[in-house]
Amino acid sequence: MIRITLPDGSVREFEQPVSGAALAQSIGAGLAKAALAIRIDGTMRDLDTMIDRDTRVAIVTTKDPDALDLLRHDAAHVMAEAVKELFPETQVTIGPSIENGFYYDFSRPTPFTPEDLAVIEARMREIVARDEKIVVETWDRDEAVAFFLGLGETYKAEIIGSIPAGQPITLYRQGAFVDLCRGPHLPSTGKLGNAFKLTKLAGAYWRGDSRNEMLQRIYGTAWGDQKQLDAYLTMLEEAEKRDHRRLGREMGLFHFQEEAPGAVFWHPKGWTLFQCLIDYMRKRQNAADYVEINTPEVMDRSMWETSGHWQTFREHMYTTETEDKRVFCIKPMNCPGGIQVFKQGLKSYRELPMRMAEFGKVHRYEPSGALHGLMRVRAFTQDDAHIFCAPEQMEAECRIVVSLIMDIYRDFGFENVRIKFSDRPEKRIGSDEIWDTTESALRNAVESMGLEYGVNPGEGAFYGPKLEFVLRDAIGRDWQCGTLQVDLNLPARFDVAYVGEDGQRHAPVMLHRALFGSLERFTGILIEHYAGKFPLWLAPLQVVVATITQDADAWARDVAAALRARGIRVETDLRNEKINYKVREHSVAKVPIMLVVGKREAETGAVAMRRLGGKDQEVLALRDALDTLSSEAAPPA
RNA sequence: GCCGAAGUAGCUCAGCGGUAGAGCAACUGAUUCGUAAUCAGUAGGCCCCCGGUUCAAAUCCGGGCUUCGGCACCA
Repeated sequence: MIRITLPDGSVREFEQPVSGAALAQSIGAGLAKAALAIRIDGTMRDLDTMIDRDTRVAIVTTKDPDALDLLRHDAAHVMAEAVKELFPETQVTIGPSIENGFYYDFSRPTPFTPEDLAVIEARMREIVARDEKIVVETWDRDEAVAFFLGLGETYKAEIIGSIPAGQPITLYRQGAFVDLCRGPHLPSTGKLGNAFKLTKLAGAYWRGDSRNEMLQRIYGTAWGDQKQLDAYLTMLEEAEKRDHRRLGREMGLFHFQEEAPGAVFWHPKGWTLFQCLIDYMRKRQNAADYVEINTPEVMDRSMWETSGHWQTFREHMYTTETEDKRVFCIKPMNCPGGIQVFKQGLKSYRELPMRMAEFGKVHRYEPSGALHGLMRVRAFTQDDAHIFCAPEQMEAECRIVVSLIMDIYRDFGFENVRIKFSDRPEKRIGSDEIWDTTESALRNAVESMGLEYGVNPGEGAFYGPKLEFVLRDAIGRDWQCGTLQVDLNLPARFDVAYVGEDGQRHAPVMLHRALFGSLERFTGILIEHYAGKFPLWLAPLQVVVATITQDADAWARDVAAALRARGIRVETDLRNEKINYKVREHSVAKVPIMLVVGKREAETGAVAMRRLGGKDQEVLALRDALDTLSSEAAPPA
């Protein structure tokens, strides 16, 4: 007797082992038709999996949140089948489901062309129409290797070799196509439906290693129905309109040009925004008991040899040789400079923790393919700081930094910041004991605050473990913004010390932290986050005073002057244009506040205030408008 | 850096061997108007750069630069 507990708590009993499909059938014909897979004790399995013990089982249908994952994984297989039919010389490698879609990596002598995509997609729809049964088979390891080698599928054979011993080797067969896969899969290709689309071609290294062959990757998106697919595609189009590169141009914030790849030309409006962020951060840091310093942009190569940057990042550093043959480096990091300031004069434990901030502009020769608008540039400004503290202070200091970051992000409306913890990388400096200490301090800090975090093994900085605070751009790409690193290595290499209570010299712990991270990147994130419609305190141009007729020109100038005296960024629009035209133009330019003045306002000392996106306006006395606007335009405290 | 694609007016794009085009923006003139596009006119181009093929190249070929989509990288 097998007792199967369903999600609603009801129990079904069977005399013999029963397949998921039969279980669904026993519950109802409609459910059997909608069934895609089953979940046994929380794990997704094929629908025809035999259930041979007492357990809890859920039938997975298209309504299930995991159904899309299943669907997308199948879409990858159907795509691989289509490719093998059309281009038999192609080898298949791996093809997982991913967020919003799927991809499959293929190995072939010549790349796919954009035209191939349409052909492959058409063949995929044929395969869906064929409704091929998808059947799982468990194979002997050696036979499976021989089978794939026989097909010329060397990558598949290699993958089998890397599957841990003891794990079953499962092959999924659909029509004439057989793929090595751990599953689970839909019962047949017809269940995939037609709500999918191939989206882009790309190169991708085998096993993600740039020393390996470059494979041809095809990306696609797949959904439960056409409506979802359309909604997704529309969402992508909308997201494109928020792209900071596009808005940066349209709003006249900044530009790039060929002579300075990866370096920003900030225009007046963009620079205003940039400076607003620095002003805000400076205020927050001062309140958090930081001091601010500034250190040289160019320092002798020896400085970077001591820090270890030269050995690790030499090819990504800008260098310059002077007439006397000295090699200087344009700083890629601020830390060595900060350390020199700390080292001036003997420090006492009483002065710790010492929090030294620096808005430092750094240059890094990033790989050309990495450049991406403001998000990844070769010259950028960090809101950097180095906190020198005693070992017993480091955990508490970490917590203070983390809570400052989260608090500051909240001011910009980022509530769900993803945190990643990265531990020791292969290429690193310092002893394992030091890494043990710094890793556990950082980890304890974030855990004791009850924050969720993910782990990136081996992704730490070469001198210490780090926390990354990740924000997402308009089209779903993740960018590291804030970071906190714990470092016992650089203080040792630079021979940094303070005098402890015991009168002896001790090495301080150094925390490297940046909250925005790169001001350039954070600005890019904000442009996309707000879709260019900045809150009043950040808007480069806060108010436009627009006239209806020339009779109001003098009053408009007075209004603008009064606003300017209150520190509001204001312009007048006295052009001989209809008010409709002006309203539209400044709305498109995303100016948050428009003060419209005509004869009536001029005579009564009033303004008609119109907010961006608003339908109506509010007529109020100038002094009331001044009070309202200056309080609204104040940065968050 | 690697794979693929693209660079034509300020922007979006058409033209793909034979005198460089459109829409929007800009500029000029008229209109003085009450909350998202007034009308008319004018001007605007090393067709990314360097070579080659050709009677003739924006167009074909080669090299380079930059950008875009991924991969790799990200102190």
